[in-house]
Amino acid sequence: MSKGLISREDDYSQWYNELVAKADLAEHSAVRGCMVIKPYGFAIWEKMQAVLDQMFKDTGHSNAYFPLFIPKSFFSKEASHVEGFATECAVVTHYRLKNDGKGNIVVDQDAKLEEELIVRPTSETIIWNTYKGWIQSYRDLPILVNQWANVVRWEMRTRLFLRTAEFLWQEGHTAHATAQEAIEETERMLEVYAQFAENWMAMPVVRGRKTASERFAGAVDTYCIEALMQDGKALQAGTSHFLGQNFAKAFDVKFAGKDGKLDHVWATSWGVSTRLIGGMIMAHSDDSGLVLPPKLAPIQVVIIPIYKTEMEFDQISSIAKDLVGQLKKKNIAVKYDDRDSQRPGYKFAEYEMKGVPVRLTIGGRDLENGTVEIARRDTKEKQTISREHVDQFIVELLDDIQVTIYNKALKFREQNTRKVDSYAEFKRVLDEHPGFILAHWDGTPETEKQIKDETKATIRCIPLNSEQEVGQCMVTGKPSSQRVLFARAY
RNA sequence: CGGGGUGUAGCGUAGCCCGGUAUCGCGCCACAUUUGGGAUGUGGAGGUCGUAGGUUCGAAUCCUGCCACCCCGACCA
Repeated sequence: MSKGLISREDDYSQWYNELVAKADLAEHSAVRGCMVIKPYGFAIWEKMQAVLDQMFKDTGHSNAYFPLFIPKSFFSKEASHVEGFATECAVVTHYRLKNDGKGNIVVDQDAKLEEELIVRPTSETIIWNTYKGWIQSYRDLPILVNQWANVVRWEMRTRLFLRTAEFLWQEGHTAHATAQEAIEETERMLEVYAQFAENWMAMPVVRGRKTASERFAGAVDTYCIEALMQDGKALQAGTSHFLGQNFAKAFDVKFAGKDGKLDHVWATSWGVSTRLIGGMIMAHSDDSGLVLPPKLAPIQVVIIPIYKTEMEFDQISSIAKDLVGQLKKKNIAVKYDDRDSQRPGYKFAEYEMKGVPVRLTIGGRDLENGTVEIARRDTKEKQTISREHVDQFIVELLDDIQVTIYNKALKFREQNTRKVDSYAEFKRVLDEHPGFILAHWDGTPETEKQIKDETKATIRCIPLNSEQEVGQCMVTGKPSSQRVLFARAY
């Protein structure tokens, strides 16, 4: 394996692919479109899961688990839902293999399933079929359930983490007595995602609503968070859907209100996936490798010894182990890399590639001076400090790195978000300055499609809480009351 | 799924046109010297040339199918 990475400027796609491989995050599997998430990559996902799971619990949700397989008939009940997912479903048709007598293992045609099973691309249908049995009265509501699961969407083109045929995610599915309550839930969970993206991933996001054509299949309204990657392309990082009564009607889920009247239940669903890892990679990393936000880094601090003699090594190790103890007490994930098989320079490069936020080096000079050298991954700055109070110094440094990379990403987004007022300018900016574009749109799917067909840019969202501004659609000249966010997207 | 490209040791490659079981670098193993930014020397291991067929005395090389990956399109929460 060659040592470095191709630069982002030379080939952004290749840079991403090399980084995923060399940082030991994931690799392609023997199965088309499916990835193997390696231990280091999975450790990032586990950190994300732990934080999100707590956030879901803090907002009143409980975890449950529903089946991988969905009967085809369930799937067909909600018309727009089936239409949206039909072209990318894996279907199980048989339940047995047999030996054909010539030494080949073949599908046993006698073992055909009475009803085919769909491998879930999302679980609304099986869940609403189940909720029907759970809900009779308003007293059974709300139901606030989340599940951590894998889903399968048979994608044509895949990229590690960003779009794979199978991926890991969580999907929340809630049931409510009123539309208002469900809408509040939809908005609450969008905000949970936004907070997670910004405070934990250090990735600024735009909160918004999808246009009708970008909406989740079966939703009344889809909210999303959109992030800007370093190549100027947008990434949808999370979605939260107000499903109205669509699934309740499709699965006949009614409840009796206080007044005794029957009504269909109101629903939401919301999810984020391992795609977040791809987003986090592209938001922060540089030509030396991964840059991880300290709050989600599997290893936050690595300690590397530099020594000439066995005796020196022993002295350094004793100090290093003491530091490990101190840092662990502060809940910092620290690793002492005492491998004798690699030289220090090799280790420096390796942990840079893996995005470890802080590197602490102890060598002979430090033994004499009572110091350690501290290097931060995000800026590559190095400084030598006294060994006393190293723990507190590192606590503050990790916080500072978290803030610094967020601010850097935010500045990047601000510098690459442009207001545009004519279609000609829109096309020019799109090519010359890839990024977010705020422009007026007449609100019709026809115009949206025309823009997409002609420029490959899509409306990422209609931003929430953005200023109302009278304007004219850049394509048709029809009136518009606010700018919407355009970009080319992943 | 359409167009183009690639597939040779863990990784990157030469050889392919003009058929005779394979080159080089990195990595790996052993030993020695080394260790403050990807060490050096010596010795060594590692290959059904993506895969399945075909042509041939003989296939990495020629032909066909299939698989995977990359780029571009189509598709896509």
